[in-house]
Amino acid sequence: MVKRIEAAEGLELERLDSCRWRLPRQGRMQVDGLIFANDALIEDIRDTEAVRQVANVACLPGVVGRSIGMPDIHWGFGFPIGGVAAFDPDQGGVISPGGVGYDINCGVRLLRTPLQAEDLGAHLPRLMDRLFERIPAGMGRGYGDTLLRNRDMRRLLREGAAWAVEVGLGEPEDLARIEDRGCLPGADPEAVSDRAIQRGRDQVGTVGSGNHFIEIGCVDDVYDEAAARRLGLEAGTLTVMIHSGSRGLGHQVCDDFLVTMERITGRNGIELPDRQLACAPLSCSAARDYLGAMQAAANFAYVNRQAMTQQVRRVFAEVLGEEAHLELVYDVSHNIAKFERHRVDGEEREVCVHRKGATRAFPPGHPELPEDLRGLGQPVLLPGDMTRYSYVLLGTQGAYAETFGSCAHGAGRRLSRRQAKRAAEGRDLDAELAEAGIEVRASSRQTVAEELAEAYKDVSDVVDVVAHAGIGRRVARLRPLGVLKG
DNA sequence: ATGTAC
Repeated sequence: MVKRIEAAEGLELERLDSCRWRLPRQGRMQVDGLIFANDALIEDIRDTEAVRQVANVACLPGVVGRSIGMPDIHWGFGFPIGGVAAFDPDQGGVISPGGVGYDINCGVRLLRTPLQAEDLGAHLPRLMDRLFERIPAGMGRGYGDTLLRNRDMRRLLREGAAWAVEVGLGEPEDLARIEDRGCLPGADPEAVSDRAIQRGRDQVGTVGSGNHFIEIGCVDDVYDEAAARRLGLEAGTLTVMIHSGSRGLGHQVCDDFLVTMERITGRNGIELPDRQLACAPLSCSAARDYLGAMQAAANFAYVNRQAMTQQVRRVFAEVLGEEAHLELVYDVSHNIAKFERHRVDGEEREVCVHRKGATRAFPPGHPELPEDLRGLGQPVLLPGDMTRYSYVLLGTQGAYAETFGSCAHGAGRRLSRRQAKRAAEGRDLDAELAEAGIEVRASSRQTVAEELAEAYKDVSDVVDVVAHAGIGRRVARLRPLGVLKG
């Protein structure tokens, strides 16, 4: 007997197995929805706008396969955060800025040190102080008067991380460990507005606010010894995770193109269940312009994470000595649209995959992977909340077959920011975090309140689901020691 | 996520 449960108004979810729920095609939906969740997580998801958004995305022109929700899915602008959807250019498929998100190429990178966590000893507070001094964090924060020249901005937008390495903001070996080698080649700086460029000029190498962070941690548990060794992540290894995106520049690109796309949507007579799904057929010039600008903003985000990496390296060298050298394990994008080849309805096709709050998770052997990791599969990084865990996984054949080569991207919000702030009222958050053994540096109490552990689902539950569903393979768990927030 | 509305 098929188990059905009530979802958001007018929608029902049908249980497929212990970690999959089908949202059957109805109304203007052109394909089914598919949500990955276990019995506990689906209770947090089922009656939310996120389910409605999975259905809405399934209504867009040229959508193929299924509209997918990861176990960390929650409400977002137009498309859900934790959503994946692919569009076929030959079937009127579209690109939608809301399917990428305001923070274009928000993503995470993981660095490893040759040190063990115990080597850090009493240095952690000083390390955190230096990082906090050196790296601007918080809403609107940048390097102030230190502005890149417009000419450098245009090169950076076109060339991505390779530019960063050329100007001393990285090491040549870093490039192979960044998704796309840190550069989306179609980037078109001319499609990025002057205003967006101005907003980014002093923000290269900055954390931002919200869920962005720099975290010192260590490998707390290993599930696959061989894979962990290949990634340099043996138990006790001291690590650094950097989570940030394209800051004001990407935000402005999204704003600019939402205006354009709303006009295009009207002109093409595309009927949308939600205005926030504004989009344009992939064949039209506005879509090409958005893709060029989005790719440029993505390159900005890769450079941003790369520049912070170099700052972290300087601080580690100053505090712990030159031997504390940081190597890049991998850098993944969480918010991006890309053309990729996938098997759809029994046929290989080039489709535009939108991942919004989802990680690419290519399987072993995929030609896009760096040679030395190709046999392993793509590293997938899942940061959790500030006080619990983060995970390192690997992409799988299952993900390639079922989710356009995608996996979850984190814990996923459980409380809205407003609810989280309310929950934090009257509490001594610094004392609580100190009690939890986390050395926190933050520019705003409000950010810390919004980011409390209880505002998030338990990332371990998310990882259980993706591992059980076969769309990710567990390698290691990390534990936070120190966190720098906006 | 975001100079949370030029």
